[in-house]
Amino acid sequence: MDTKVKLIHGFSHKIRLQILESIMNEEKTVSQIVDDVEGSQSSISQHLACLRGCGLILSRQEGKYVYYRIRNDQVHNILTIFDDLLTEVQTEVETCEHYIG
Amino acid sequence: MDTKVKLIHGFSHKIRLQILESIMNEEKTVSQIVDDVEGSQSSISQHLACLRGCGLILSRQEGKYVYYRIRNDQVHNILTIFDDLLTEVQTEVETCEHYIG
DNA sequence: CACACATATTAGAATGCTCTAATATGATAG
DNA sequence: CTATCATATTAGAGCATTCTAATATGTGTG
Repeated sequence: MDTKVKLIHGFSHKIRLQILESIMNEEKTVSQIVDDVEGSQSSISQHLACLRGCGLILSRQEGKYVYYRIRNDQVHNILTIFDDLLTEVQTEVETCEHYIG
Repeated sequence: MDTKVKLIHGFSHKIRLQILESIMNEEKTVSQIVDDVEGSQSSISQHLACLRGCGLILSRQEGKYVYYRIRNDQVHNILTIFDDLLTEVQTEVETCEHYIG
């Protein structure tokens, strides 16, 4: 259960979701990702570390560049399923206060 | 994109995940959920409000009881898919620092 | 070697989330 | 209509996450 929460935590931030979408169809270097995604180099690097630590993405070094890619088809699928689900519950979600305290 | 983050936020807390699992196969009253899930009545009530606001669950009142249930099959499916994904990336996720700052 | 570029790391400030404790609301039974 | 049970709401303290700014590490090039 704790592990499951951690896994989902990987998806639950705007920048991390943007990173995942950015590399959904092709691996990219950090610089390319920084161009695609809002946020500073430092912040994005930290989010990449989180995603890698959570097992959602993989990296490989090639010269001075580091390439990141989606780990596998299941991660890819779940991103697609989020989109499907979103279509269905969009209205409800938009009115969510999102703050529960 | 903001809506998508909100949606996923609904899944990204231990108590909320426990609530979803608790009502995965049958609707339950708040009291039943409070028995199933760790946390105080107040806290669980707040998380139920979050899940409802995010469109993941639905409620209906019957007398002095309020019954909660999973919204639809897609929400049900995504919970199943999290389990599948978890099986595949368990080791990686367990070593995740989960704190990126 | 020294420099430039790509990426990662760190500390701590800023922000956001979740809990507790107390109270409120709404429903039914007596 | 009063008491009781079920659930919801609120404020604010406590805690966790994320950002910024600065610096470090590693790699290739002249």
